[in-house]
Amino acid sequence: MSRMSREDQPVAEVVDLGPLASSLGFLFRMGQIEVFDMFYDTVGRLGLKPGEFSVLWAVHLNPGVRQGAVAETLRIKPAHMTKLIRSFESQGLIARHIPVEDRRGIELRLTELGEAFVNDNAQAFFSYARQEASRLTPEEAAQLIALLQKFTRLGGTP
Amino acid sequence: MSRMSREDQPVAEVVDLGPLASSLGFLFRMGQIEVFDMFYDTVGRLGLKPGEFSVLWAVHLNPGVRQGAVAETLRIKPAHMTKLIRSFESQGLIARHIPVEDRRGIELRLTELGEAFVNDNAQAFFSYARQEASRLTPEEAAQLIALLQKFTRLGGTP
DNA sequence: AGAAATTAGTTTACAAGGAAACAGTATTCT
DNA sequence: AGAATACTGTTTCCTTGTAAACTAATTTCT
Repeated sequence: MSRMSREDQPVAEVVDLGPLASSLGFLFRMGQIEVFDMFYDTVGRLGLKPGEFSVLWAVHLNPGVRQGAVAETLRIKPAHMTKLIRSFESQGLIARHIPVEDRRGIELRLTELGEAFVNDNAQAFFSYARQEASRLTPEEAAQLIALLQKFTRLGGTP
Repeated sequence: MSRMSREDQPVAEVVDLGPLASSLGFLFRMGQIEVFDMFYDTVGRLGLKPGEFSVLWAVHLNPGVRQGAVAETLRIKPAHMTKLIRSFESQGLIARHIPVEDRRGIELRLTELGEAFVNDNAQAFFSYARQEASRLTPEEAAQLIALLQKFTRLGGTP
């Protein structure tokens, strides 16, 4: 006797989670994993990683932005940001420029190659983003996004 | 001239994110970071980590559950689960038992110490979970949780 | 019964991300 | 001007989590 039939999904032994299944932190984690999986099933094949693309995208929209500002907005830790930017620089996607007025900061902009990369991939990246919500009705998806924006203080209520 | 006044928050250079700020994946990430920060500001001081506590909690609610089932439910990868369980075992919180009927699986249950730990900390863990949503009205929080449950296929629509 | 396939967990080897201490630059305050 | 303070990014070390190959136990198929 087996717990699954041949062509069904494994009838995973149900694990009761109690109130954990209503905890925001837990649900965020689950949601993120879910979206991540969907991302890799569709777009992620060719070296397009969500976090990395976000950085390129932010620099694309805000040429000359300082790297700390991007880090703060995307909530990437400075130590990690350094690695990301250095990597983009060595791939020729981002150019760093130290302004003379204040040589502490570093201004970022995309190289031509970087712009080309973003232009080539933005469509795919954001179309995946639109399909993310396919399990919800469009109204529900819009509502979810609005609530998340309010919770994270992004976009909705500036 | 400076971008901030002495006692204000840094008036962070605004970074435009365009449609990224409406992307579910991005918002999940932001939400999770946000909740994480709140967690550490309140509960997390004394060795209580969300992921680890979730595992103990799941075993608490489902004594004798197999470790793979917990991993699947909490979406923890098997390799990582092994480390977590071994660590709990060496801390005396979890006991592993190999049943004679099928010696591949491993049944988990909390030790007395483990039960005590969960009982001592569940209150704090879940009270933080309730406060997580303080930026939203109670109705909004309930709605957000319901939408997340639907999206992640947890709890709401079995 | 015995070979082939499946399931469960483990090991190893590595990538992603973070905390803390550090170095260089700029500002403030005598 | 010179000392103290603050800002920006970097380096080093560590934790968390993953992928892929592996071992052991069980089931299936002939």
